[in-house]
Amino acid sequence: MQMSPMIQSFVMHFGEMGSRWGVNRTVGQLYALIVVNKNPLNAEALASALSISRGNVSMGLKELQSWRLVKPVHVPGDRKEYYQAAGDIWDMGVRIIEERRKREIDPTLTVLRDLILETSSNESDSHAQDKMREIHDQMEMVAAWTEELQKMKPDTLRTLMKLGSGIAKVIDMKDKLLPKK
Amino acid sequence: MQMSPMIQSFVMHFGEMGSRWGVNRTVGQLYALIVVNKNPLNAEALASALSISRGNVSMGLKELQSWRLVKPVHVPGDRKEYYQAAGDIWDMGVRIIEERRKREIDPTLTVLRDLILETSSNESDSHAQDKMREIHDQMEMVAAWTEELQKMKPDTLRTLMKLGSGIAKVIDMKDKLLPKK
DNA sequence: CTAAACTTTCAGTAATTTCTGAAAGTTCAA
DNA sequence: TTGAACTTTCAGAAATTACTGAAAGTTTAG
Repeated sequence: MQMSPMIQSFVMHFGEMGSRWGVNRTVGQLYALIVVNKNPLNAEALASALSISRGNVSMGLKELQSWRLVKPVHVPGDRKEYYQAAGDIWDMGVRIIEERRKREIDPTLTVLRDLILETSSNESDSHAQDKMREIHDQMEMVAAWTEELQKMKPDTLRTLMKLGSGIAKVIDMKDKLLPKK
Repeated sequence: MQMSPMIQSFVMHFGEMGSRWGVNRTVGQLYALIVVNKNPLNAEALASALSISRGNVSMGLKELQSWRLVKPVHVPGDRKEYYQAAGDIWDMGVRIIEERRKREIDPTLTVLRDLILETSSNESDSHAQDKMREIHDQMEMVAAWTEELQKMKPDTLRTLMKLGSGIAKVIDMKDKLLPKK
């Protein structure tokens, strides 16, 4: 399969950014191509469009599925698996945030919790524990918050985002109207 | 310099997580050690605590400074540079989000803007452009939102986070009280 | 059941990233 | 100025990560 110059630019850029986003180049390219393509694509077509090996495509698709960004679909009368984006662009954002939280924050929260529970035997360890607690609390607050945001209806969340820092006024207003705690 | 077992666990974990957070192991370890240590540390002490070369410390500190997470301080009567965390834990979070936006989102927004402006000559490119526009708009909304959040006072932001999805009710309330669009 | 059509796995290789340490650069006390 | 005390740079080596392609595994039509 042959990509148009426009699609190629897009795909190559996602490849370059991949490593910053926590996936390798191939995974970035695969996802870009799948998202932008009107029809689902099979592994064969992906390999030829990106000039990479069939095995590499298989590993990349596996990772994209672990991120829940891509899903296989069957085309009647064809034994090949075809792949398409799982959900719309909004879902893509939600899933990336969710998966990154799982990979980048949750393991650290576990470690910090354990270290904070240890009994420190000297001044320097107990100062370290104070910092760890601060980091833990902040990370946990952010983690909890992103979970909460994901529970909200997309419309509400969009309204909230569009409000931007204007939300400060709304919060103040609420405090004035419902001042009891 | 010798790290206590507790500090060592913390530092090693940050090293392992480093690559998921977009920095290398050394940078993660350096930052962990600096944050958790009561007093500023010099390059020599960092190298010996982490058993890494002096040159590697220099490069790591340079990167931490580019993230604005660490700053040099002078100790009177000593020619060495000492390093400490720039700001408190809250600032740390704010800066990481800000720098990651610059590195992970901004370059893509630029590319997408350009591709969307091109005139598409066929069905498939124009479908691709539709998707790119969706991605662009969503990324831009998130980017703008995080900028807005950073403008808010820490207290307001903390209140907002603690509210969690309860904010939905506050937004509804506002719509009822001020229904004129 | 069989075998063709497909997918996955994984050992070895290639590419990329990180690290070391020596040399070059900088700063400042005398 | 000078040179001792420090920092930075960077070429090459080491470590890590990604990729290929052949072999093994799986699925399904006949």
